[in-house]
Amino acid sequence: MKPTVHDIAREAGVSLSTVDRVLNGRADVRPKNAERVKAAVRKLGYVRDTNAANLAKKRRYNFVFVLPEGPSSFVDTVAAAVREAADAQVTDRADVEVRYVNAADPHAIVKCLKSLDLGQLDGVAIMVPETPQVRDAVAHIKSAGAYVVSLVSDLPNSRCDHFIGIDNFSAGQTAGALLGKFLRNETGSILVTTNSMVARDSIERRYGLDEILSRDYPGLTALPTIEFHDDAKRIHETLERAISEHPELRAIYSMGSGNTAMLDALRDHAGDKNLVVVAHDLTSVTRQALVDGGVDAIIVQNVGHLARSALRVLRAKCDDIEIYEAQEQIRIEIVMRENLY
Amino acid sequence: MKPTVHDIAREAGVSLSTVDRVLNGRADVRPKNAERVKAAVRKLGYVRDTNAANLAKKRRYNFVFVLPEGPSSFVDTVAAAVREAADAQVTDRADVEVRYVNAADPHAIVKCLKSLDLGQLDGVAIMVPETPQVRDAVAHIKSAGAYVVSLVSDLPNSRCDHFIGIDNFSAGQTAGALLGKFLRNETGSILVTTNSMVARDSIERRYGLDEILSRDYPGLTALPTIEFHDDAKRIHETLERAISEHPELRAIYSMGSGNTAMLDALRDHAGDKNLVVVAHDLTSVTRQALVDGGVDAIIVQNVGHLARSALRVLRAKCDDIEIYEAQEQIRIEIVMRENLY
DNA sequence: CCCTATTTGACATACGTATGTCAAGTCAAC
DNA sequence: GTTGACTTGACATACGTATGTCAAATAGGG
Repeated sequence: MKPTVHDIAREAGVSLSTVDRVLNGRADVRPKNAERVKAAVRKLGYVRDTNAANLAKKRRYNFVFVLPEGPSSFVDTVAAAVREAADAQVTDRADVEVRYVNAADPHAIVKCLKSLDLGQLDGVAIMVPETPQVRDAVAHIKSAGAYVVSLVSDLPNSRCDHFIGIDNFSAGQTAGALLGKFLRNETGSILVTTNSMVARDSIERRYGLDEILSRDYPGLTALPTIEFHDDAKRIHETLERAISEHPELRAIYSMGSGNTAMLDALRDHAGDKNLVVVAHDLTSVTRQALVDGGVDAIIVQNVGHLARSALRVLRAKCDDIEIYEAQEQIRIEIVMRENLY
Repeated sequence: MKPTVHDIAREAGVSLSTVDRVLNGRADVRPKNAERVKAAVRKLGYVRDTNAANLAKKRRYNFVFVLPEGPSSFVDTVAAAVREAADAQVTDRADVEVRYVNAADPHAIVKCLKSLDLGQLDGVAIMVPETPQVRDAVAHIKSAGAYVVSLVSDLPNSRCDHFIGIDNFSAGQTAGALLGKFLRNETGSILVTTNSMVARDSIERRYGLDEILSRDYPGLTALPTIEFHDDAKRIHETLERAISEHPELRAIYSMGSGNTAMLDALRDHAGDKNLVVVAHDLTSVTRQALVDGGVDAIIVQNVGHLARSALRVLRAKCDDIEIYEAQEQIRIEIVMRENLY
């Protein structure tokens, strides 16, 4: 039988009320008694039954997810995963709201963060680029007693409670290693694309790629990163030019969003080059490309895991419970046609 | 506010007792009233608060894991993961016991399964090969009202409630695709090894490998599977012979346990062949081999996920709650040095 | 040693559900 | 319409914890 507060009270030789006051820090307790209670807790190995406590408190957790708005199939998959995870947890005292902001507009982000009802709020998961304003807004939320986790892209200078996502430097390394192994005895160059290099994930991935290539695969050269800011026409032109100008081109690494247009353009211009293609994030587009053979491998962060992990971590923070690190580690997955799920 | 049994009673115009009798099937209730209650449940969208119910019932879940004994680093990692997951869940009303059996001896397995205290038992997770005797033992446990899930290797003919593990055919396909892509423009043969082909996972992996190679990579030939039944000397001899007899050898696929000896032998005999090596399961040995470069990629089923999933599924079954499939899907992960965790 | 401020204990109520008891209600068959 | 069987409702108690009230106990200052 697990010990209860009653057992603690008996063991410590104090009343239930006193135990409660110590455990919940509710009033002044004479140091001697407080120490007795703590000793009893240690001795009996008491752990509070969070479920019973939440029941008594009528506790509900109010969480908000702030995601970037605008057309992005990856964000869509994240949003869907959040909603699904929230539905599955709704029996578990958590209310989850999803809000969208223009992630390119720091002012809009801050406005959204400021508009949160801090009285009700227990935690926020945010997926936006870090700016000084965002950093301040995070600090403000935290000072109101709510918890903040960053999702997908880290906010290293903000005082977040946790980062839920992959290590993008390692992800870039992984891409580099895949490309290196796929092009085992070949030499040549790799075209690197992303939608925008302002997001820190792209930057980190690029660093990781370069590091691995120069260390382990010196025969492969990564070309300068091409950014195409949601501009399909530009992608077509750039890709066409790159292919004709670089006869030694062997592979393409698509680091960020914008896979749809990139893959379309590739189909048009690749010809018989038989390029190796590695991209990020599993969406309907990349999924289809895997099946068609247009992409060799996708580097994935499982969005279901992201969403559930964010909820679990926020809850653990609220309950002041330790995080079960092994479970919350988001892995860099490599998905090919054969292990597609 | 979520509706409670009180709301149901009011809505249905019956007493709390009657609601309880309907929800828990505890006595005969006149069909008319039963239907009213059910209608109220539907109308208000009532879902039982499992935590409160478990509290009232003093419910504890008794689960047993039956794992193969004997030296296997993979099983060791599974066992460790089970213990860790059980510790993390101990606050959550679950008591977990791990038992070991000689998996090669169907009689011993059955003896172990028969020795379970069916009165206390809520569920079992078993990781053993399927035999008719095992199938009967599973049926016996189920008829006593406990739930059974199979772990790692499926028991397709037993009436298990769930299978927790990867699709081994797809895992073999994944290995084939990896090898095919790593050996992009090359032709040659692949040495396939396992400890024993009696375990159905090895058989399925081999099928998957063959299918992909013949379909997508006709230039690559997989040699007949070599089994080495825990015999290090045999591995050395076989590997040495294979390397000298097959100058066209390009790669090695280690499908099952026994990676330690295989990798040792490989170091001794590979010479300057620069073989591509793909193996299964992340253990201290394969982990080290990844870091050293002795192995190119490992195909992994995350043991932490296996253990937690087994526990969640067993609980869900006990509570007659639907399984959250997306979360319980065990993925076939590909791990290289760069995304090692 | 007394007074006061602080600390403590006893008790009640609640959360949502489970379960038992017993009296009262309802129904069908005679 | 009475009997007996079945069905229902009211009530009490419990699970482990939270929280409030109030009286009693205690400690410290004078």
